[in-house]
Amino acid sequence: MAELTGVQKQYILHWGEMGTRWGINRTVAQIHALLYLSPKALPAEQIAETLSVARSNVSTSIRELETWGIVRAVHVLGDRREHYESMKDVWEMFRVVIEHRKRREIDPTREMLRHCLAELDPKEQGADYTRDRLTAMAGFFEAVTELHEQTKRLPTGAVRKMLKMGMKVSGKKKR
Amino acid sequence: MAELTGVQKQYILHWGEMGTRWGINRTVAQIHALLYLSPKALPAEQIAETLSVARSNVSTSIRELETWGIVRAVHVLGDRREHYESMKDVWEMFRVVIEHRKRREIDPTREMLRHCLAELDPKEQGADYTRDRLTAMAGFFEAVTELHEQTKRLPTGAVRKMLKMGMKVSGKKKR
DNA sequence: CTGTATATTCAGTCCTTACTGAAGGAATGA
DNA sequence: TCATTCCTTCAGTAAGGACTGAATATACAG
Repeated sequence: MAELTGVQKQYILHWGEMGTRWGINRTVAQIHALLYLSPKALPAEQIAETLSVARSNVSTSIRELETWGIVRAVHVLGDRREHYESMKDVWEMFRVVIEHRKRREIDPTREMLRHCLAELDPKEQGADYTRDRLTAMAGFFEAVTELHEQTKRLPTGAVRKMLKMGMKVSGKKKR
Repeated sequence: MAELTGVQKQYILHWGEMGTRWGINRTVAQIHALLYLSPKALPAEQIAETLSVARSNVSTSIRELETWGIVRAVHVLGDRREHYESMKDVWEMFRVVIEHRKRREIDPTREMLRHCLAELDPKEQGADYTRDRLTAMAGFFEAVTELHEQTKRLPTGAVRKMLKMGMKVSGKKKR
């Protein structure tokens, strides 16, 4: 993967754009796309060249991907450099990312909602209405969390299978 | 809701932060939070004052929320101004937003993947590997889309109920 | 220990996006 | 009709985040 093919370019650029829409740094997303498509682990230097970004930028971006747990460093015999490779199982990859984002975004929000409900002074103006809204929102987040817990308990591939089954059971029309 | 209570402030600020993490403009998210908590529809002027942002900023932000379909203008007798109110059903709200984002993000990605697979030249270096990766990714997005179709067909509240049932069936431990 | 190759950190700069305020437009009532 | 109120648009500016390149750290071979 020295030079990118047209298809690879297209995929990487699109993935980068999608990243930005989901609050993910464009370069981080692009690096992930590149590694996902690469049959071999790549050294940082090569990533930087291929994507035309600074070596240092690759360094920090890779770190982020490692934090998420979807990229890891591997070593190649006779090469001092770290080579980076992406997780290749798409379902597992999204599971891991969702897990990560849940911890950083859903959980703090549940926390905030609980805190708000606890702190809500019944005497203040419109407290009942506020409580109702907060409770409804909290209910939603609790349900999402519960759903997440359930799917987490299932063995890998079970979700995939369930979905396929569901597709057969209720999939009368194809549009 | 002339002056915000402590709880309201907290909710609005948190929601704004969460928004930014999901690629949603902070002010847009804050306005939504404000309207969600408000028992009455609010005129733009009041929103601007309450959140300390420019009136014009409110105008564009409201437009965005209207585009998503989770905020709408209503009219109050004897008042020329538009008053804005948020959808209050949390589940429906997220359903609508997810629908919207799917159209703008998931669908184009499926499109891109299909296009890449079609365009992939079997003769070029590593085409088989690339095809495998693209196919795997495409499979995931197709499955997500199918799941979305299924839940869309269900009547409102069904997802909620299913989730509650699921929680009882498999929810042995509470953590 | 020295020299070389690689990786990381960080201050400064660049780029994108958000925001403001002024100007213009639309609707209403006198 | 004009005056008033509200809403939208847009050019310019501000703020925030991303990126670079130089400096520094680390690891290894000789």
